Amino acid sequence: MAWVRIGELARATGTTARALRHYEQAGLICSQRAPNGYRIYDERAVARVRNIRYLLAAGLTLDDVRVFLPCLDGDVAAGPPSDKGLRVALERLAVLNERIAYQTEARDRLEAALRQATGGRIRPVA
Amino acid sequence: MAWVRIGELARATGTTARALRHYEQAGLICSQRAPNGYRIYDERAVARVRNIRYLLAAGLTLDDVRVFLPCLDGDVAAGPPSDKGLRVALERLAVLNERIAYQTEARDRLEAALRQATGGRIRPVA
DNA sequence: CTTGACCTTGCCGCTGGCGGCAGGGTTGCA
DNA sequence: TGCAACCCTGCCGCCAGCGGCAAGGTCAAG
Repeated sequence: MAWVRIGELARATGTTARALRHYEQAGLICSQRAPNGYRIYDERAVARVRNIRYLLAAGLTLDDVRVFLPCLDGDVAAGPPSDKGLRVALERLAVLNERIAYQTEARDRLEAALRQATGGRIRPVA
Repeated sequence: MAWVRIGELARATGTTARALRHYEQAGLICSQRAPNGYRIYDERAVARVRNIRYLLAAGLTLDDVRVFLPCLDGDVAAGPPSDKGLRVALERLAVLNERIAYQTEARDRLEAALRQATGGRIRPVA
């Protein structure tokens, strides 16, 4: 079993030691400790952290990701996506859609205001 | 000239006294003071605050809005949308578009992951 | 022995737009 | 007279995901 320390894990996953400690504090990853107190990780941690980052990049929050913990190691038992995970993902998908819709609306308003502005002065409201 | 106090202005614009003080501190609105120290506003403030809220709702920041100050009262001199205002608005529009694109991408990823998940276990990264 | 790279915990800062509270003063009205 | 509604300033909190720093411990190379 090859163990890596936090810096190496950070480099391997394209993140920072600070972020990894943050994930640990959030309960997303766990670490063994070397006799000197250093955090050490086995190589499955790499995939795990990549999965976490993937989910974060997909718009989930750390809180959301927590629900996916059982599947985060991806290849072992894990079982099907855990139902609860699916539900959370769907909810989050809805939130994302809502947020996108809202911002798109806002963008359209700004665009409209700009269009008006090119033919007079800005009249957002009146 | 009818003067209103902050509470009334808040009600008239659908916001809060706290927010109005915040706008003032950000340099977006200004107020006269009554002899007792209370803020008082003339009725143009209503349109001004509505304009501010409109721009905020359109995705601008308080900082952005500051550039539009000369046009915020909308009917007097003001002149054309001030070039600088246009540029800022365009930049902000770009930022909004970028943000929307990013989130849409994220949403699509999440959707894709979910689709995969329904036919196996979640394999975000591998 | 010393340097320097790495690690530890812990805490504050940041962005944005306020909310909320403390601890006061000022009105209007019964 | 007293209350309730309004106003003031000033400061901390919040959300999220860390960044950055302080103040220290550890270890290998030179």
